[in-house]
Amino acid sequence: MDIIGVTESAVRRIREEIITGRLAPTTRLHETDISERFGISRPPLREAFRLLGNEKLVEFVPRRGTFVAGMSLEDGDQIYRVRQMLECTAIDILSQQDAPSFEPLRGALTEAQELSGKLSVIDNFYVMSRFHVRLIETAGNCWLMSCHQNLQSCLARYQVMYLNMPGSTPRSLDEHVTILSCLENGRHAEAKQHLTAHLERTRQCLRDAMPFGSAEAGRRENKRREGSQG
Amino acid sequence: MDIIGVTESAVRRIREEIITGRLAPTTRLHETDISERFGISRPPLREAFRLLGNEKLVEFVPRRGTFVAGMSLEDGDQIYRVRQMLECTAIDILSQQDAPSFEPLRGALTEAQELSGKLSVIDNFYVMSRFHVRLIETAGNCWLMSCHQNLQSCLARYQVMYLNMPGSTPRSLDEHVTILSCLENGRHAEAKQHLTAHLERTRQCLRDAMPFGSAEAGRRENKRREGSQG
DNA sequence: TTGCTGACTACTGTCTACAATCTACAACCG
DNA sequence: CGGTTGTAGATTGTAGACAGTAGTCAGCAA
Repeated sequence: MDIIGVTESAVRRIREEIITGRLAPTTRLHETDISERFGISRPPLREAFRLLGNEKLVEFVPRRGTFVAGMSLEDGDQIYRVRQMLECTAIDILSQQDAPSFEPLRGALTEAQELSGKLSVIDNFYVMSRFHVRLIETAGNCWLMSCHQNLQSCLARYQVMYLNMPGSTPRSLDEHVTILSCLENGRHAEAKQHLTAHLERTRQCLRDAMPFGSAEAGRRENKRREGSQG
Repeated sequence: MDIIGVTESAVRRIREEIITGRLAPTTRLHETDISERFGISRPPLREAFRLLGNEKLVEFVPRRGTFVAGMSLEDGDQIYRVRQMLECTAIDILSQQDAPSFEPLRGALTEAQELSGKLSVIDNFYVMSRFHVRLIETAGNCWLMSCHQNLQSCLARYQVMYLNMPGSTPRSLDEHVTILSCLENGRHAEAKQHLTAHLERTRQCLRDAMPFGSAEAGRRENKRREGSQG
């Protein structure tokens, strides 16, 4: 069981607030305000900011403050591009293994099926993305996992935004089933094709659904950042 | 110019000591000791540990302490595997762009040629790896950059270890030239082949040269970690 | 009216001190 | 003689306070 300190719970809390959108992009995170709101002191909060900075959920600007990272269409596209590459690499690695166990993958799908719609939006995202996470884990490369994990939090922001919109259709379970059966039968190239197509579809849904305001926010964010460099 | 605070300089200093091997794998980093040695207080040092934890140079274990991350043959292999995938993806992205500028890549090669052997081992590594870094940068995907950057510090440890050995031959410049000319002529598939071969050769050199002791250290590290979880 | 300069405010950066917890060693009991 | 438990030392976790800097607003001059 992980030891949960003040820093770690602050990380979780802020992460959740950013992913759910309660803390809007480019919002400034005042150390004093938040430490008071959370009832903690500033040093552990600063450690939390450093950790969240690694997840690219916030941007830590020395002597200026910490800001919620911006969002943009382009950013979302880039995440999906890298994600697709990471997961395809996982399949490549799997294809070279003797007899990888696909039990965790199958388990992820049944869990997703059972819990679908019964959880909060954010937990729903985590359950739904578990298939992809376990795919990476099965490859057994800790650096691949690290890269994938770094994407997860920011990906969650976009995904949760999509899931919050009316009429969003998260019925991609059968696509996952197809990918899994390809893997189990050793049809790795086909699995990669299905995976790529699945991610591309998801990305397109997300792109169509995304409000313009977020792209605008991202652009403002960039402007501010440029100003701080000069 | 970046503002350099106490935390940032602590990060640089510790990072350099780990990469050069002055701080051996699995060494425990006592907060009090190091803060006294550096003449700083513990809170910024803890922030530095969190940042170094993101780079996987140290392992921050709550209530136990911070340890220099272990090294192993397997770990080195995994880094190279992911690195190869990231850089090949960069080439894929480049191949879809209209007219990418290869000037930064060419510049990296001339710099490497000029400065080769005139720098410290660690700076030598950074100059030599600049070609690869700029390849990623040219693709223009900030998440790809982020993944690559996370690998860099740990890669540096292995690479510096290799460069420190007698008889190491860092004469891979011509291989880079070949890759670059393939890229400039639009022969992307060929560029990826050369890149993969180049990385594979480098990995093999490193693997042959690596002392057993480091793998052993990595194993001890894992044992300790398992013990702490139970 | 606009631009510049000064001071003030508020925030971040850092430090010192205290509390909580872990580890190691020793003593005691089986 | 070995194992277990308790205590002491050390080390990490957190809080609160102070110093330095950046941003802002107001006043004055052009």
